[in-house]
Amino acid sequence: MANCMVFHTQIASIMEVLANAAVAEICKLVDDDYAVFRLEITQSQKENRALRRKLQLQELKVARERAERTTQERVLASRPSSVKILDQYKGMARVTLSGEGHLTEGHRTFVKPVGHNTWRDDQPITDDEGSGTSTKNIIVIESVDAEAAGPGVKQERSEREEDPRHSREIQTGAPHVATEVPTTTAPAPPNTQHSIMEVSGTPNAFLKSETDTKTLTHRLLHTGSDHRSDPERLGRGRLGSPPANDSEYLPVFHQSQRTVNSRGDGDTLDTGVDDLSCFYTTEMEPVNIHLGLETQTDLSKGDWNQYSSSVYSEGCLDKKGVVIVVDEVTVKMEDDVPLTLNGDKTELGEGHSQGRDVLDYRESLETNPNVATQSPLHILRDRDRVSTSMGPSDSHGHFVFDQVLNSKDQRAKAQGGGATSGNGKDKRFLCMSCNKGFSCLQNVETHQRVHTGEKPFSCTQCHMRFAQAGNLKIHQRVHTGVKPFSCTQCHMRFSHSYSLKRHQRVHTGKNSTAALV
DNA sequence: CTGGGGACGGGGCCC
DNA sequence: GGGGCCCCGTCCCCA
Repeated sequence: MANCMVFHTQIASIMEVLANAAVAEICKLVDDDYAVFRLEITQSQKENRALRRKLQLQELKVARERAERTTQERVLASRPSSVKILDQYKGMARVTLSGEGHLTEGHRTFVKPVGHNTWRDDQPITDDEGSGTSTKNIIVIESVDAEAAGPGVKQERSEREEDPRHSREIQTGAPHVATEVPTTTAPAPPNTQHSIMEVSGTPNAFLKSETDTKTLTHRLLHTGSDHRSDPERLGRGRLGSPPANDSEYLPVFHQSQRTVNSRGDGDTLDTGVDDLSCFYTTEMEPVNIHLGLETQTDLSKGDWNQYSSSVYSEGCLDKKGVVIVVDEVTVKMEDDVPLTLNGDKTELGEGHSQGRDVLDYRESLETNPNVATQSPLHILRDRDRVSTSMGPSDSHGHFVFDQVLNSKDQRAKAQGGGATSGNGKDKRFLCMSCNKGFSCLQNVETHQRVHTGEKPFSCTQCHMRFAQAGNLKIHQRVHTGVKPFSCTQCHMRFSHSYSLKRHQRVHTGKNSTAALV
């Protein structure tokens, strides 16, 4: 019995010890967890504080931007409406004018309408793009000397004056890029220096005077036609008609085509983006406003990048029929980054990937719901196609042009021989401008760009434009540095195959095999 | 002599 | 098979 009592006592003490140990264990665990929990809470509180601070900073930032924007809008309120329209195209890396004009990168380049001389150059505005705090300059091109426009601005005026193509277009009577502001501004004095805006804001010097809306609309339609269908297609349409009687040649008239001259590029999205090439009217009369804003709406939805990254030539645009209304003053967007048709691709894909950029662009367009392939512009273009399908009498301006190009045409005749110079059986297609015969319709259509001055393929990296896609491709080696042709004897490299061939005469005096790398 | 643009012919692919 | 379209190769010319 006594043993039993002792046993029980021992058991009780053991139980107590165990209980104490368990409690201590539990307490320890709780303390540990509590410490961890406290730590986590502290960290969470720290994070909350950091986030709250961040939020406050963001709010401050937004408030500041809003204030700046308000200030900017106040400034804009004193500007002409066309300038405001331009300001909507924020996000464009570069703004150029129609034609070859490439304005300075790194600037927002806007065009000041005629008659608004109070808006001065380099007026800083806040750019809400990107960080939202950067400030860039507005370069206003005025009808003043080059110095006035600032060092960063390429002088469009002088370029136009010096650009033979431009003068060619003038001679052909083909509008460069039609812009019509038929309104209030009086025609610029013919002997003044023509700035961009003077051209823009006044009846074009090389356009017939157009004052009524009807004529203006026609002009607009004409523009669309040019963009959508290059002369090849137009010529094709005409060629669809039966050939002239008593002739084995198929006469191909070249109409008064103006150069699709707006992008200085591209690509392709091919930008398309090149590029793309999109055009905006800066000063719009009602018709233009409709189309222009429509375009802007599309592109403002974030499709600019798509365009700018895949369009590399307007020829592509033309083929797809995606044309944004062009007036003489156009706004172009380009990506600063190399576009789809870049050097790497050119180099690596030489002979394999060539030409795929156009497809890239097409695909990008096809996937772009905003690109309406059946836009009213197309209808108008079709109508315009009819209206421009005239005989040579419609293109009397080309006679002047042909005379200008006479030497070149003679050379061309010497090279390929005109239809009248033999082998006429194969060269069924006759150019009505120079009587040169071609065996392939495509060739004559391409050839007619010689007369029309159309250069639908524009380089995304520079202002160069080309009548043939292949030449553009070769040209882009200038930017990419790709020289796929190397000499086997001296390891010199060339970007042109013929350059290599010519070079190798130095070694051999005769022909030598070109080594493609 | 080289770099680079203009132009033409022709082959390949697709419809 | 033919036509349209795209692309490439080639040549010429000029700076």
